[in-house]
Amino acid sequence: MRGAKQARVVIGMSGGVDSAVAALLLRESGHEVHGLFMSNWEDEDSYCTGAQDYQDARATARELGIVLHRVSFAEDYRRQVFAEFLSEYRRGRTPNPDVLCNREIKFGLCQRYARRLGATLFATGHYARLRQAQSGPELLRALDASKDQSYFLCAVARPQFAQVRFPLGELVKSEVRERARRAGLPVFEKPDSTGICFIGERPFAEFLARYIAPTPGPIETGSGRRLGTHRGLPFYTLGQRGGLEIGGVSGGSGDPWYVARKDLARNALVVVQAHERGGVTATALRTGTINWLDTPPEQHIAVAVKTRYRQADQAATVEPRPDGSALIRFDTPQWALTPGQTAALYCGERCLGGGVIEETL
RNA sequence: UGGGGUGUCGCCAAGUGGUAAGGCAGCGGGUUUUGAUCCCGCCAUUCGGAGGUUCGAAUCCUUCCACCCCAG
Repeated sequence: MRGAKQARVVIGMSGGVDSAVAALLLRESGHEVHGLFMSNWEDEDSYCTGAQDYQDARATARELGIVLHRVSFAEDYRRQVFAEFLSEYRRGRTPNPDVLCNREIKFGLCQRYARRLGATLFATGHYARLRQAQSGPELLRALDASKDQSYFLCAVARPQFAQVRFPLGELVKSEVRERARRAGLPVFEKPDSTGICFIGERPFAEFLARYIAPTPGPIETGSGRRLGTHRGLPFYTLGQRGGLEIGGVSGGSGDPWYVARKDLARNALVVVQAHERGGVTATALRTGTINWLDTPPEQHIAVAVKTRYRQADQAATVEPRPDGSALIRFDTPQWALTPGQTAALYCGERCLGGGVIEETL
């Protein structure tokens, strides 16, 4: 961060420990730090922690002696993220709204807003690293592999990373909390947040049901034996076990049942039992347009792929196609590759980009 | 209302005289900035009902009830 002494940096502050410590680190390194709190979801129910989070962000900013700005992109979030989220669900797919949110909101609108606040740098509390190379910014995994969030960032357009800082990229979570404690930050013990960012952790099916009408249909085995009734295909995801309410089946193996696929035409949910997991695996997939964080390769290259957040790397080959999409062939069969989820591509520590899974092959 | 069979937790299912396995589902918790997966914990004082035999029964006897099958 040479020569950044006087640079004004705006950091997105959520009211949690991570962004608080990120702000602290930026201040310590001599930047003029401004915090920016975003409230992109406005619900009045008890699951919405926005009000408390804002108070926490304010208390943190006060402790750090930095200015805290506040902005709402609720309208934009609804239009650019949530609408897509619902549309995907209605198609029976399983979207990842946070990947989209990072591209559209945090590293889109919010970053632009930061510039209007006079920032030359934009920062967040993500666990990831950036390296400025000749060809442009490179996104790297966080040093703390267990917290690495590069997966959620793989859809952000490469140029957006040019003036970005991730102060937590080199730290492990325990160090972050320790620094928060030592600095007397009020949120040092605040639990990690989970759930869709901005919308929060809440009973998911109930939440979805507010927007998607139930369309019950049969739950059946691959051979057509009916085992139960589902509440609507959108309410399930591939590989899912819980919530199927399928108990013991006469003649069955006694193993749990998993969602293998969705038969949209017949509105049937097809399930398999553990011993026949082959029914939920595939060895290749086709993506939508790949967001490259590297010079797009001319031909197929060997990569490691994550098809869900926190999933272990899977060896594969990526074959770019003329239309910008890609074909990914895995070295070994993959469990529950799910359309709508994002496939993030890696080469060692480096995230090469990613794309939405369109279909499995 | 003839013959045969079966009735054990929501479901599947062990247990044939010694004081109710296990699995699935469900619930609770852990992990987790996506619904998941995964991990941990909880989950039948009671064996269709009522009597009886026995030191002791889900297991033996009697009887009633329910369901299934075959005959009709």
